[in-house]
Amino acid sequence: MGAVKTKRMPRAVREQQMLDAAVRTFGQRGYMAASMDEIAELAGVSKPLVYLYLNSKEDLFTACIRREADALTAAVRAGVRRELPADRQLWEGLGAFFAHTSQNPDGWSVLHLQARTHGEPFASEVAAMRAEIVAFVTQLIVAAAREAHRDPDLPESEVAGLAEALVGAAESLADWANAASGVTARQAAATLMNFAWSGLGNLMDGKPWTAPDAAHEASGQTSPAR
Amino acid sequence: MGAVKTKRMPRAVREQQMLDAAVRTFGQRGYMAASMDEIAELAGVSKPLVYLYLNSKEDLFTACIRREADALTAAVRAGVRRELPADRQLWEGLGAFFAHTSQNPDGWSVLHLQARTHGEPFASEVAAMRAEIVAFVTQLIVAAAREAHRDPDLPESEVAGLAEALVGAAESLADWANAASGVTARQAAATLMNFAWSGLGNLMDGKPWTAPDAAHEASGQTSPAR
Amino acid sequence: MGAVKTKRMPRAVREQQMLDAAVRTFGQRGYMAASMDEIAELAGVSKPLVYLYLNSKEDLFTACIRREADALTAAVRAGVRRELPADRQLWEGLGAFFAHTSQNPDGWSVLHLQARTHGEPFASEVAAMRAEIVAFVTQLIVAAAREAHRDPDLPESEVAGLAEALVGAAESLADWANAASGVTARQAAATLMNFAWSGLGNLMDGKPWTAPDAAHEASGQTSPAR
Amino acid sequence: MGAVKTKRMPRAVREQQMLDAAVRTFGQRGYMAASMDEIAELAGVSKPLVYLYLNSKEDLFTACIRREADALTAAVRAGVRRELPADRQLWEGLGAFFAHTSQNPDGWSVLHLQARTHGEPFASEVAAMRAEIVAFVTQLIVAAAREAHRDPDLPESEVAGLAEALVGAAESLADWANAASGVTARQAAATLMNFAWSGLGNLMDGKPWTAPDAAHEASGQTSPAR
DNA sequence: AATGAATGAGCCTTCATTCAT
DNA sequence: GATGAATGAAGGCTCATTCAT
Repeated sequence: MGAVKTKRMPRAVREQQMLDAAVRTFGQRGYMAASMDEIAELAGVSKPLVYLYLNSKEDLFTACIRREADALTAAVRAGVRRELPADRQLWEGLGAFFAHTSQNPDGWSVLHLQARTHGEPFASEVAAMRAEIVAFVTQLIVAAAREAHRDPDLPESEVAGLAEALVGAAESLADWANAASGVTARQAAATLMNFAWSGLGNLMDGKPWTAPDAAHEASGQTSPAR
Repeated sequence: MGAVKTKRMPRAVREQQMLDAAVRTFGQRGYMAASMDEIAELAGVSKPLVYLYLNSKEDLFTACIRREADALTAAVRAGVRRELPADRQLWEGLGAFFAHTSQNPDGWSVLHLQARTHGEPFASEVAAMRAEIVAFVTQLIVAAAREAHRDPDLPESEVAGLAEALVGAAESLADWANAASGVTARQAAATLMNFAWSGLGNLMDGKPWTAPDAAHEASGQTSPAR
Repeated sequence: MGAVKTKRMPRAVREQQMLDAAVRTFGQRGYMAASMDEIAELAGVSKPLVYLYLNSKEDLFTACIRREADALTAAVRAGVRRELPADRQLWEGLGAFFAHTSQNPDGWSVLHLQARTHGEPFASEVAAMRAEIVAFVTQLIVAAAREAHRDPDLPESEVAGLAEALVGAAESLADWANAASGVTARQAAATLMNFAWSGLGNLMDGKPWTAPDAAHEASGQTSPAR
Repeated sequence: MGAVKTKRMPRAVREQQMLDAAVRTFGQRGYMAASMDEIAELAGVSKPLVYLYLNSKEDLFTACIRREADALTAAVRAGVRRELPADRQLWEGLGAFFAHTSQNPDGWSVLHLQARTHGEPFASEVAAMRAEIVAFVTQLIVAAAREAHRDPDLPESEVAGLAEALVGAAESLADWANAASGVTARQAAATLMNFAWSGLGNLMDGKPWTAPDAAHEASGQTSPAR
């Protein structure tokens, strides 16, 4: 069970085997429930060797996060052709994202669930990657607006929220696609593009939504608080 | 620190104190890292009493999830006036949602992070609540389309994806608002309504997005896979 | 479940209910595995009342031992007609013994297993009862020998061992009869009487056993040691 | 106190040390009262090592039972010369039995008291060993009858009861000899052989016991019941 | 390069027992 | 006469981590 027990491998190879085992174990059992024993066995090595190479459980988990974060951003980057217009870039990026998360569910679980759930120093590790992605999306949104000949001076704060919402929706759809088998990466990407590009407005053309004037709705005691 | 150590309370009261302490501890430390010792101390009681009333760590956590899930759905329900049009209902619901999550960050952490991360039986507990919310949103979307005199026969599957994306965006914005202090519940709700209602299209009117024809884009090896 | 919860009983009655519950619980779960909680519930009272009346788990168990020991010796005594010859008295005593143990398996378990297994002060409590029974049997053996016109000056030590063996056999057969349903008290008594009265010798008339002369068997390295 | 704390022993050795400590502790404190802490300390190791090698308290106890049961049956087997007549074999077997139990009182306590008192899966473990011994005794009885030229077709059920009684008497005498110091294994064996071979009848030759006819003794209400 | 042997520390859980009413 | 509320103490078990080879 686990990797075949071949002896005397060069360090780099062994380390990857360990990280493979660790990502799989962390992804499936969770960070705390995963035991170093299980990881070592799955990697086909003894526990002291894991410590020799990766130092501690915390360091091992951090290494997993970094490797998976790099793999994910690399996959997205590789999936995007920069010479295309912004909307096409977004489409391709989402496709690459969903493809990667669905092919690598343990890694996705490590990044999206485990790392965020178990506090520092893991949370900020993955937050860095997420910030990178949000920045990329933000830039695409700005570029798209410019390409549409709109005023490029969109309020930063506004765009930040939109990018955040878009990325959050993508994360959620990744889980959804992974859980509900039958939804492909392509479908998930299309769903999100439709949502992102025209919103629900495409369901009711010409009826844009406008925030109610706070002054006029004071009658209801249940209007959005704070 | 912790609740004032008042002795001899009726059971119902003590139980709530324990749940308060548990939600706080689970929310901050995480399910596994939280120790029953810490929870008991924070509740101002001895550990055996926690076990006498709540049975086990698992049962205690489940009780937390149920209480917080009920509180969240109740808050949203109470924030929505059913007699209003669908878009207004959504606006109010989002406002109530963001208000509740920002006022109750530990409960939100329990529901959104901890319960989902630590497998059964917790995951399905919170999945039930989420399904309820997704259903509510789905129904609002359908109602909105009908109110806009559009064909109400929207493909189920399409709407399901949209609702999923919308809820995912909301969850993500809740975290964002909680983290980046300075964003109010109202602002978060407005950002999401804008995004949901008109998408990014409002940034570039008249240029709706359309999925590229797969046959024509075969040149790039990195187009959305699968 | 357990005794019907009738309130305000006189103390003596309540105590017996508690002892009933305790004997049953101790007999079935064992002394250590039995919890005061379970006993109190089975007795239909609250735990503090058990402590009020019986003081501690140790005292409660001791009370059980005493009650069951008295019941057992009383049953044997009541079963024996002193005016009969010794062999008939033994026969009746064994019958009464097996009848009692089979009708009262929890009590028998308390006496024969639990009390002996859990050290002082319980072991000596039940040892006292056992000594009484051994003494009774010893006296019967001596009487039987006298009635048979044999020299009544049997060596004490010899008779003591025989009585011990007889009582041990009886205890063992009581367990055997309780376990292997199908063996009645009467059958068990008959089996033991046969064994005790004529030994296995009745299977091979006229071939009494005689201890080998130690001097002559020195050749074997495995003769009874010490 | 306890084994000298020698470090870095091969597993097999350490395991035996642990079993030694466990038998001693279980035998003296009882299964439930014995703590893994105490056993580990007596064995001169840390608790986790006990768990690493023996898995759980239950497994540890089972291992003790098996080891002691094997040791006891091996001792008896080794003490018996099969080429001798049945009565001599019984004599030697009893001698070996009493010798072993007196030299190994903790093991005997584990087998005779602790294992039987604490339910499954322990009870059946020791029941298997006891059944083996009973079978051996049964076969000796049958052989003895055959050697005495008696009809070898003794009723099975009759012999079963006799063997049970004999083994029970032996068990009881083992306790007796262990408690009343001054009785040697040899003396205990002789006492039991006398009892078993000629019964009490040797005290009163020519007066065999016969079961009273049930029909004729109806006068007493206390005759052997059931 | 690699591992068998070993442990300090901590966690979940339970129990006998008592206080205040 | 009777009980709901509460706890100190301990026990089984597991884990991340290290030493000596």
